[in-house]
Amino acid sequence: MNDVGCHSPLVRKFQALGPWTDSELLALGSFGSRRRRLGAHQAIFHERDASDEAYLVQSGWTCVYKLLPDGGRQVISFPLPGDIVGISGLFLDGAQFSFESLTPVELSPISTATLLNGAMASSNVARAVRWSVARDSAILVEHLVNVGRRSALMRTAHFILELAHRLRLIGAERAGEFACPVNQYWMADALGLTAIHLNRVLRELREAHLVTLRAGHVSIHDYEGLKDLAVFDGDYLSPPKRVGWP
Amino acid sequence: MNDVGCHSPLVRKFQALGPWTDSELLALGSFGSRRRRLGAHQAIFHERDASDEAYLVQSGWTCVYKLLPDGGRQVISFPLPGDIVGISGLFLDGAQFSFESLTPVELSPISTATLLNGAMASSNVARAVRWSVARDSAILVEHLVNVGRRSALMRTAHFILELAHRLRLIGAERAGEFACPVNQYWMADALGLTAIHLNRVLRELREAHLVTLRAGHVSIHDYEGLKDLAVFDGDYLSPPKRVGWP
DNA sequence: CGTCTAGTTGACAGTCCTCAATGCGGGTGG
DNA sequence: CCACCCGCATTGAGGACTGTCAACTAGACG
Repeated sequence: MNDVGCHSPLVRKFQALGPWTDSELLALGSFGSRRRRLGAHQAIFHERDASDEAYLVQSGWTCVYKLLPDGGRQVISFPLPGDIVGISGLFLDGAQFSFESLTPVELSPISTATLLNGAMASSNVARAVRWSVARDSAILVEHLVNVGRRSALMRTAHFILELAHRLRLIGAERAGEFACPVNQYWMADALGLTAIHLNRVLRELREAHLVTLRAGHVSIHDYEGLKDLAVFDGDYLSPPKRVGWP
Repeated sequence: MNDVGCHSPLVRKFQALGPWTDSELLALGSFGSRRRRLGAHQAIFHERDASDEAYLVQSGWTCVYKLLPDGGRQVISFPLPGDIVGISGLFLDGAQFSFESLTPVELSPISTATLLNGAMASSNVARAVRWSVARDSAILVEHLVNVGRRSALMRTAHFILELAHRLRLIGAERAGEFACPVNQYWMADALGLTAIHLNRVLRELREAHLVTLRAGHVSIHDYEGLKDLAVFDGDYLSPPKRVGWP
């Protein structure tokens, strides 16, 4: 009857947190009731914009970043389908970062009221939202460790593995292969490198038969080797296994 | 009558979010009902520890960090009195980082139940907690930008200014002077630098008559100059000014 | 066919790291 | 009281990693 979630990346992401009742699926569905389509490289909001809405990514790749006065850019994250962007901005004076599409995307604006009502209506929904926020924070922490304390090579390997894991959870990765429309400029700005140096690092990874990134497509040739290089552990990305979690 | 908050850094931090009713102050006070004293450099929890409790710092300086297998260390944050550590760990499988005291500290463990009950009992408390979490996220984002895209000099300047602002909000900074018991090893690990290089950077800042850090005490000599150097804007640290915020 | 974006490569410079040594102050024990 | 130790700060010399500048290729597109 209720197939609200069949095509919803949010429901897919929260699947393991279930079981979900029909009414809860409906509540989750309400997060995606409104839709907006945008082309590639369109601004969604800018740093300092007062924001009354967060955005659920329904399809496509997006990018969260901050610009510096000297022209520098730091990419904070690449939100994927099922990810919600800008929740923290709801509770501050404005967004702390800019948000834009990298590919054509489909977005669902979520008002503060919708978010809070959904969480109040169902404790399962509230849990899922709390987990999502906590996971985003864990990703951010790992990103900081990556940029602060890993070499360019390890950093890049770690980044690719994190992408692979996140994409696997939404069914967009298979056997170490996935589409990745992020160009080397954006990727370099995520990793705190220059595009030129990233290019050399990617060559090194390719020549070591670990991973190839070409024409918007990533092929991981040696998952274990890459994992060893990056000292990657993807536990922080998966839904919690604990029973009776809050 | 009700002086629950008079000596509570949490209430002080949340002051501007008021007005607070007595019963709400009581609810906030419940976050600090239990107390634990610890000496300097004591572990509070470790990465991967299953955690049922977050910690409110009541007094003293603390440190959140991650260790890498090669011996490296990335400091994520220096939680100060009024800050709550480990909320995200409650909603994941375990803590993503280690937490320890830098000085003798006083901590209040907050159970998941206490936190959620407090938030359910009062929408003002819920707001305050949401703001606190959102602010921590904003600080983390700024930290990532700092490490990823700013030179060692700007990075250090920015870090010192952020500390100054945070300390000012809890009344621990006056006229550009504050105590800072963080040694150069810890600070370097926060900034993604080596202690040796940080030392040279600090000398440079001192010789430029911008700021001096000596014997656990920071003196900002030229606030504007430092701010210009770091391109610092501390808005993300202050309570939101919006009316009717959620 | 020209233009544009993205990717690639080379040469060189510079920031930051590594290794090594020294100074300095505060404890602790003889 | 003094010697010793230890954590922390400081400095020097050299090297490695990463950035800068510049040029060139390849493919997409009109």
